[in-house]
Amino acid sequence: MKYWLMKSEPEEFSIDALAKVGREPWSGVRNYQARNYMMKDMKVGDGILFYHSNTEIPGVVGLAEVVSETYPDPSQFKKKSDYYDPASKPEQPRWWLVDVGFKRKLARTISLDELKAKSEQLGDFALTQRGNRLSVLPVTAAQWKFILSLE
DNA sequence: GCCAACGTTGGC
DNA sequence: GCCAACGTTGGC
Repeated sequence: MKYWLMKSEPEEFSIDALAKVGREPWSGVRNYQARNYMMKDMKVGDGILFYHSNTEIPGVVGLAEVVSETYPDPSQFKKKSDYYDPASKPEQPRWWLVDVGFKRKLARTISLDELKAKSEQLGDFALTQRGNRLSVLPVTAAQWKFILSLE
């Protein structure tokens, strides 16, 4: 079992929105590295730290899990979609995703500031590395455990 | 295959 | 809303 951190702008799709719908196809990722994690490395049952970005207090706000195998992101073929990719062909889709299922909200937000302050305990962590913009990134079992111990 | 221009992400 | 970081695109 692996662990991940997935970012979402709460104005677009918040942890509360996920709680309401239960599960959600993680569509719209248009970055190859993030896609590769979803396409190649994620397995049903993997743990997800749900992270709010582009908001007053960016940070980890909840837990989710991978609830589907990888499959082509339907939005890439929809002309009206913001995520439409004219270069992607149905017989060879470019963008893949998984469905994300709600587990629970954290008792409090574990902020980016706080995670930065604990960088010594966290070790190598893509989230807090300079200039990082990846929206899907791996978390080690030790990091997962440590972050949840802060709750 | 280099690299300038451009677009996007996301913290602040 | 600004802007640094950085991925992508396209001309050459």
